[in-house]
Amino acid sequence: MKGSSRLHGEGGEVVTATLASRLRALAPLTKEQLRLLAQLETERRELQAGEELFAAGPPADELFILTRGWLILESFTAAGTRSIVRVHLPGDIVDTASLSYGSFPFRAVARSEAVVCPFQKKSLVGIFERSPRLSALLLCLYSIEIAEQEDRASVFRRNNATAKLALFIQQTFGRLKLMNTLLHDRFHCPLNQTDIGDATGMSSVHVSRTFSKLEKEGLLERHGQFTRIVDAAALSELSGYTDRHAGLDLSWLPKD
Amino acid sequence: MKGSSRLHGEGGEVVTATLASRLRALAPLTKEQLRLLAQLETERRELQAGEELFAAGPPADELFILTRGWLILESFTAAGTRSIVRVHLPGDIVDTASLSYGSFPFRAVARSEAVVCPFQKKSLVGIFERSPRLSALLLCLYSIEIAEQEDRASVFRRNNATAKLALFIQQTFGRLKLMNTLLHDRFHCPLNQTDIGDATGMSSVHVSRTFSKLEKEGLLERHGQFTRIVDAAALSELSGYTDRHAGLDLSWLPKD
DNA sequence: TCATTCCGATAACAAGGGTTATCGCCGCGA
DNA sequence: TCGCGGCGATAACCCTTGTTATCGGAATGA
Repeated sequence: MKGSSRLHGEGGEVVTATLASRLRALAPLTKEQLRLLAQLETERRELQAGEELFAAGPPADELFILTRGWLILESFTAAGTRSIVRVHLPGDIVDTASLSYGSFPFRAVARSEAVVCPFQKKSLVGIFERSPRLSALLLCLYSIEIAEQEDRASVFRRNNATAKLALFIQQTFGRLKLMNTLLHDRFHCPLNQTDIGDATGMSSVHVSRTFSKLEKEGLLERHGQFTRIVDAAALSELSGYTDRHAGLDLSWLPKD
Repeated sequence: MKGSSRLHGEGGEVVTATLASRLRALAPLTKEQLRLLAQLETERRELQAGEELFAAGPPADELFILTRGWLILESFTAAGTRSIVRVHLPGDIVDTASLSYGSFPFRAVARSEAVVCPFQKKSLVGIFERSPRLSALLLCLYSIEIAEQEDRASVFRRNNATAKLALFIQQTFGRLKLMNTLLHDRFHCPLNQTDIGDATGMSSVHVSRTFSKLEKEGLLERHGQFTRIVDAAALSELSGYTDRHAGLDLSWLPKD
């Protein structure tokens, strides 16, 4: 079996998450609230590695929660160059921004075997009507996403290839770890160097150069599609990475 | 009076907006809903050009709605280089992401005379409890912000100075226009070229070069702090800009 | 009126990273 | 078993952009 189609983390455990588990990681939820969220995840669709979830353009009245696997959001310029707008991991709402739009601006493609739960945007209305706490928590989820994007944009602006790659690794690992307590310092990434380049804004050649450099300097190790973070502190120093889940304060949330 | 401290658009009109007017531009609101929003904007604080609204670090239980003027969010690396994370215009919630965090990650500074309305995060609870429609609309506001950031990140990744500057101009003008119907093809920008460079990820020298190039090619004209967009289509071609307020579909929103 | 400061324009130089091409490895299918 | 395709490593070349420095204009203040 090709490594790129595998779902397994270090010990072989399957990396799985739901929207409910994602929100529960932010703040405690009652059974009733979990039940409301579970209603969004009743449908289920499986994808092969490389399979398209949706193309750019078609009307969008659905959203998707990614519960297993990796999925990318890509856009193409008129000239044909590709940009990976977002790398989605389990627990994410796919193409978060499409909530407000009538059609998908980007194409979504599975990068490993994956499972999504489709639901109608209208279904969110039930949550807004019944739970102020979940309403607020969804807004927090979106605001955390904005924070992570701001961090990425900051690094992209400063425009140093080493910092970009270091941040990509740290952010991705940080997000995986949030949903998978079994992860230690090693993770599986089904993206190839071209993907990583399109996601970080560098050529695949330079991704290769930079990976080799980081490895030679002893900041990380690679074995096939697995990456081990050896010196997290040094990586953070390069990228300016801070864990955006550390400083959370959701004490103002309503109870119900 | 220095131009950088002026608030006026082309015809001298003052550019003003509230959170209520911003949301009302997305979807119709009832008087009761407008009243709920107005409760967030009872306090008021004026800032001079250059004055700091908040520093990075201090605890954050407040949010701010910018109702007049320009305000930037900046961060500094260990090495001392500055990055402008966000340029805020009237109608924005300042440092949108700080909703979920216990302290401000960035520093906020007025770049013109400005007015903000501070409110407690807790005040949002009243909205979540009383209006599902406003709850959903806030989430949409955040998702639109994510979309704009994705656009910016896409262009920054592709890493072409001309495209970056073109996108900055188009996005900024588009956002100003949304809140100011009097604007035609010309707008006032109190940011200097160093600011624009720190916001777009290029050196001030190269901002100057690129501005001159765009002007020489007849895509825009500059007069002091005023910029006139001469060939919007050509600019869009360069930057891949699409108006993120054009494709909105909020028909799924709850009524109350 | 003069000194100072801020800002934009411009030139010369250096370098980080893109582009293109080649090679080797590995897995897969005929 | 061979050939093919995807992928990563590496090298050579060159272009875009950052860096540093200088200059001039405009606004400000003593």
